[in-house]
Amino acid sequence: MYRSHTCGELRISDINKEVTLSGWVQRVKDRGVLNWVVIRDRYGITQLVFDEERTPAALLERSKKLGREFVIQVKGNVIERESKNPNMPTGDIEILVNELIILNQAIVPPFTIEDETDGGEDIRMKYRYLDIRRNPVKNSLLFRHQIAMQVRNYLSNQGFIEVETPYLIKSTPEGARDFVVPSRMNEGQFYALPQSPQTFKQLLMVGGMDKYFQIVKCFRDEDLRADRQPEFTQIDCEMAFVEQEDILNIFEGFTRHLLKEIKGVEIGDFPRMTYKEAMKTYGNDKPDIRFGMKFGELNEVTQHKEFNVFNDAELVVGIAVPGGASYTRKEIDKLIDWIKRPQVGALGMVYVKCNEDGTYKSSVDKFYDQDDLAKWAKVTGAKTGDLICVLSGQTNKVRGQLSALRMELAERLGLRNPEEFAPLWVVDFPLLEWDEETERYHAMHHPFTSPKPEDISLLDAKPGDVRANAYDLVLNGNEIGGGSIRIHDKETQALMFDHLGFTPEEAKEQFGFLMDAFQYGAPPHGGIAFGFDRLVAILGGQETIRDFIAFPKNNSGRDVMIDAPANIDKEQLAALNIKLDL
RNA sequence: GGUCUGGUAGUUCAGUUGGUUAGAAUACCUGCCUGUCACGCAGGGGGUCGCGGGUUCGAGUCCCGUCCAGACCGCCA
Repeated sequence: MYRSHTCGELRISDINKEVTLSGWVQRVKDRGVLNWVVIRDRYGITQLVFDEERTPAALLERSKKLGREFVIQVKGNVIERESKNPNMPTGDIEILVNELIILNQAIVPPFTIEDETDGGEDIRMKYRYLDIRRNPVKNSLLFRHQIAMQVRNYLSNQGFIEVETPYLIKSTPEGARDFVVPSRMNEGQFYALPQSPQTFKQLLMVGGMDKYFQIVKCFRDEDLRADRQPEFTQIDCEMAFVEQEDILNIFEGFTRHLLKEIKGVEIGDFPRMTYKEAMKTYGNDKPDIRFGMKFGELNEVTQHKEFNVFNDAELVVGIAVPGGASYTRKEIDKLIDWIKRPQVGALGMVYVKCNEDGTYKSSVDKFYDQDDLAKWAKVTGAKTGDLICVLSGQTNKVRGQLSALRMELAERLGLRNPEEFAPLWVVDFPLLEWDEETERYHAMHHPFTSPKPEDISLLDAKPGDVRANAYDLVLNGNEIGGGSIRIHDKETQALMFDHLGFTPEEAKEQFGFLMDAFQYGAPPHGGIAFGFDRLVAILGGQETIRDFIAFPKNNSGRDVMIDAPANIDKEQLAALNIKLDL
């Protein structure tokens, strides 16, 4: 028997018990005539004691030779400490050891296995198995597990069943780039890893599995971010015989349940906002509504003066920064530099200080008088002491730039409280989106999303104005879920493919299986998918998802621990009949 | 594909205008210490300054290239 107890459970009430513990050496505190060794496992730490009076000399000497991260097993008696440590759960007791077995030695780890480690991101990823021994990472994985259990329990209780769908599927040109897998048995042909189980869950609906979910890996071969991995996990859900309203209600309940069970916060009805409104008010389709700084469009109140920058602009829009009037000229200049960086790309910024004495001081006083600036303040909701920041230019660009500024300022002002949760449904997304590069329309969500019936007539004349039965769930400025009511008849699906530039032959070749299925009695259906990693990170109050993933990839999509991806040998390539052209 | 930041001891970092033998903390090793728990004290070892080239009497420091890491833009239906 390796252990009778864990390293986290012994208390004062266990005194005099003979116990066996196994774990890793956290620390050796050699004091000469006595030696303390702290032993750690997943459940906590316990102090072992060896001393000259009570421990055989040979055992004491052996205990001093232990090194960090040795795996040991000890047998001994639980005794009350002479000096207790109130900061640790097992701090009242220690183990007077009478038997010590070294199960495995360890070389000195490259960083300290402590909550506040001395190791940087790079080295921790290379030795992730050591990193996982640290409380912050370990606790993040436990947290993820708890949420996964809540998800499964809740959905199962609601009548959903988890069905696995294949990972080796077919590549399609729509959407993200696919990871592809060569098939040895089918020479020259490739599988693709799924970007999502989308078509399979729709086929499950045709199969009558009217409430499906799956916690499932998805794969996208695109560049990464702090909150984006090439393989990531979705909570994928689909239901038959539902309308958009049903989905929103059910998954609002689901999200509310998670917030209550995991974070202990109770949230009422989630607000809803149309895509159009979100873009107009926040410049963004995933607005963080924990704070204000709403956009005020200033075209009307800035026209007909001599300031041509504004006169010629498609959009003039501003936000009121709380307390910003106290910014110095230097601070404002730095802010202007910030928005002029290529990542944001604004050409400049006009600002108005709303002074405490009720006057306004702006960077365009030459063109606008106090009455004009008072109107700006009214439109942007600026109060005395605020700073109005105004950008102008082409509508889509300016909205993006001001949105970036809004988020940056909120971050600096500490308005993005990770313990506050503000969910929001964004609805009525456009069905199609113009792509400059390929000069055609793309499905904004995916090609199986149904258009709003009342907008179908616009498909030919104004395709960009057609709204979809599509919705996103936004939490604190992050898209945590998105879905739609799907197309469930062959004709509409064919119409959609046609507008996406597919010939009937291409549509048949790539998605014929789905259109065939629709002919055999497909029920109306729809669903939603949540980004599980991101959801866990946000509930955990973190920006980066990596610490909630046991073995994440780095910025370049590499696993630095196993050093993947890697070359494969000639024999493997030959078996696949693949020649590299490098 | 692009922008920015970084790469110096096992690790995290400092290193001034280009100038003597490249430092600190921590980790590691040795010794001392009877109540430590971030123990303490004394001592010790440890460096291809990412790599390649250039400028210079002289480069960790300046220039060019390159590799690696991170954040962001494009991209991510």
